[in-house]
Amino acid sequence: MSNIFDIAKLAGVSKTTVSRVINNKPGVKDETRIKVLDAIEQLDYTPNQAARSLVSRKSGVIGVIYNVFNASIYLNLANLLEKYAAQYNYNVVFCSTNDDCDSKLRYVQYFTSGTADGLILFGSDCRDSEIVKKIIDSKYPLVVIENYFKDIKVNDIIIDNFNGAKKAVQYLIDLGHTKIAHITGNISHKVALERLNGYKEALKENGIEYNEDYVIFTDAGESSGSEAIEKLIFLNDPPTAVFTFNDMQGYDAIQKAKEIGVQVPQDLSIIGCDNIYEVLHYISSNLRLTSLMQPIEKIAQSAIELIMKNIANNKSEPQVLSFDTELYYGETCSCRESGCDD
Amino acid sequence: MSNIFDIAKLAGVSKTTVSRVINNKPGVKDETRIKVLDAIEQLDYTPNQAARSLVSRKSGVIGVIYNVFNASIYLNLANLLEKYAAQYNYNVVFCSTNDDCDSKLRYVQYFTSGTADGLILFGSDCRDSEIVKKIIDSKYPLVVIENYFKDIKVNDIIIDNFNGAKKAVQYLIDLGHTKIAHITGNISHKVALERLNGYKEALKENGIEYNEDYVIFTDAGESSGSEAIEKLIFLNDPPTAVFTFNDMQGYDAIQKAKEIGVQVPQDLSIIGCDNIYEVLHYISSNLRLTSLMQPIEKIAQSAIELIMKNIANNKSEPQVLSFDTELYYGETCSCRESGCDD
DNA sequence: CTGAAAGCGCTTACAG
DNA sequence: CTGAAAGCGCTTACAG
Repeated sequence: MSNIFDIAKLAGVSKTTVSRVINNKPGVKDETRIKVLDAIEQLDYTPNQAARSLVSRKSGVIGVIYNVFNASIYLNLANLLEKYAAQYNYNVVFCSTNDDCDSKLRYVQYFTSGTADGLILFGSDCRDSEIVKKIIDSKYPLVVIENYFKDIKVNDIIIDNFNGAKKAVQYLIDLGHTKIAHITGNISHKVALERLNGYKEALKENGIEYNEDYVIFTDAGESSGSEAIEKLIFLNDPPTAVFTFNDMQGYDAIQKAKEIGVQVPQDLSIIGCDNIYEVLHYISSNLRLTSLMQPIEKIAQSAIELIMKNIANNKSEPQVLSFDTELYYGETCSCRESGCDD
Repeated sequence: MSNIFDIAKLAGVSKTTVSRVINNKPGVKDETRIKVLDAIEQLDYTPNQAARSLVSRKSGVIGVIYNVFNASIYLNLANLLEKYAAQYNYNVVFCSTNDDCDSKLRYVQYFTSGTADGLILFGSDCRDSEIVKKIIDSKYPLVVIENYFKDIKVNDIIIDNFNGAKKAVQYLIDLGHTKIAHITGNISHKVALERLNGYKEALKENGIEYNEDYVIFTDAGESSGSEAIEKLIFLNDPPTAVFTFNDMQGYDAIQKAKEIGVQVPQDLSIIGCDNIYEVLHYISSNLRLTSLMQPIEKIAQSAIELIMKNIANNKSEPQVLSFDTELYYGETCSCRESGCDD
C-alpha cells in the first residue's frame, strides 16, 4: 500500500499539498492538483483511514448496534439509515451483538473509541442501562431508537403506540363495530402495554364498555394469534372485530378463522400492527392485512438528523422525538353499518 | 477522553507499560499491572482504536458488504458470521450499499484502508468485477460468497445448487413420482440455471423423459409461483410433483393449488428451495414446506476461517469451497407407490 | 499557492 | 521488569 509520501514524491510536491488535494481544499493551483491526482490514480492510492481519524478526530462513520439481525420492520430501517447518512457523506456500519451483553459492550467500545463519530442503538433493554449511562456521561453522540428505560435522559426516537392503537380501534368503531377484541403482546414490554392502553382508551372515548372476555393476553409467541382467535370465536357473544398486537398474529388469525368457518372480513374484521407485508414479501395470504404502520422513513431520517446534530454539537440537550403510526388500509376490515360506504 | 498518557501519569508508570497492560502482554509486575488497571478504571479509559490500527496495522475487524439488507437466508448468516468471528476475538461490521455501485466502492475503500483486516462480499454482480479485481491485486484479504463472475480467481464460497436440485428431484422420484415439474427462477442468473440443470440431470439419470410442458420459466417474481402452478394443474396430463426455485413460489403454489381444489401433499407434492420458514417465522401456512436448505452454519464458519487464514497469510492461494445443500423434510411431499412407507 | 514541522495516540524494537 | 525514543500516515496551524 502506498502512502501520502509516495504520492508527494511521485507528484513532486509536499505531503501538505497532497493532503489538500485529497480533502478538496482550496488554494492549490490547477496544474498541481492534476499532477497529484495523476499520481494518486497511478499508484491506486487510498488515504489510510486510521491515520485520518486519529488526527482529525472524525471518522465519517455512524455505528449502529442491533441486538440481532432478523426479519422485522427494523431491517428496512437499516437500509434507510444508510441512505440518509449518505446525504451527509457519512458511512453507516452495523453490527449484531447476538443478544449478548458482553458483545454489546465490545462494540460500544469499538465504535466510541475513534471508529465512529456517533452511535445509534436499537432494541436496548434494561441490561444495557449501565452501558448507555457511560456513553452519555462521556458526551459521546448517541441516539436510541425505542428505548426501554425511562429514567435516563437520552436522545430517543419513539413510536406513539398508544395513539396508534387508539387510531386503529377508532377506525373499527367508525366502521360500526362495537364488539372489538384485542390480542395483546407481552405486556411486560412497553410496546405491548401501550397498545393495550390505546385500545382501552378508544373504547372509553366512545362509551363502549371494556369487556375482559375480549382481551386475550399472550406473549406474542408462535401460535398466539391462532390460539387467541379460537377463544374469541367460540365466546357466547363473539367479537366482530379484532385488533392484534402484531401482523403475525393477524395473519395467523385470518387463517385460523377461515379454518373454523369464519370469513375475514365479512364475518370478522382484523387489524394488525407493523405492516410487515412488504418487508417479507413471502407471506402467502390472499388477503393483505389492514395494519398499523411504523413511519420507518421518518424514523430513519430523524435518527440521522439527530445524530448529525449531536456530532456537530455534543453539548446539545437530549431530545425525545415521537412519531405517529399510520393505518395501512388492507382488505381485512369491513363495515357493520348499513349507511357505511366503503 | 483520556489517553494512554493520562493513565501512565496517574499510575506513575510509562506509556510503554500501560500499553503492555492493555494488550495483556507478559513481563509486567503484578503490582504494576494492578496500578495501571486501577487508573484505567478510574478514568474510564478505552484505547483509541484509530491509533492502535495505525501503528499495529491490524484493526481486529472484518468488514462485510451486503448489497441490501432484506429478509433472506443471508440475513441469518450475518448473525453467524459475528458468532464465529468472536471466537477469533474479531469484530464484524456490516454495511448496505443500497444496491448502488458508488456506495459499494465507498465502503470497499473504507474497509480496505485500515478499518478492517479483511472483507467478505455478498451478492456481488457483474458490475463489481473491477472493484473485486482491484482488491485482489492489492493482496487485501477477500472472501466472496456466491460470486457471479467466473473469470476472476478469488476466495469463493459457493453452494452446490446443481447437486442440490438433483437431490430434491431424486427424492421425489424415490417417492414414486415420474411426472415431476419445475418452476424456474430467472435463468440468466447462475443459481436458477444450476437448479434447472440439476432437475434435468435427475430425470436423465432415472430414465425419465424431459417434458417441456413441465418446466415453467419465470423470473421468480411476486406471483410467479401461483401463476405457474395454475398452468401445470390445468395441463391435460398434470404433474404429481413440483420442484420450485424458491420457497415463496412453493408456498404460493400450495395456496393456489388449494384454491383450485388440488390438495398438497395428497394430490400434489411440492419441494421448495432455501427453507425460509425459520428466517421469517411469519409464514401463515399450516403446511411446512419440504425444502432444500443452504448450509448456513457451515458457510459462516468457513467464511470466517478462510478470511482469518488470509489475514494471517495474504499470499495464500485463492480457494473455492463448495457446500452441499440438504433436504429439509417438511409436510408437502407424499408417496406415489403402494409399497412406500413414510 | 506551497512546504516544513508538530502532533494525533498508540505500539514496537531497543536498551538497561 | 520498565522506560525513552522512533514511527505508523495522516492533518493542521504557521510561515513564507
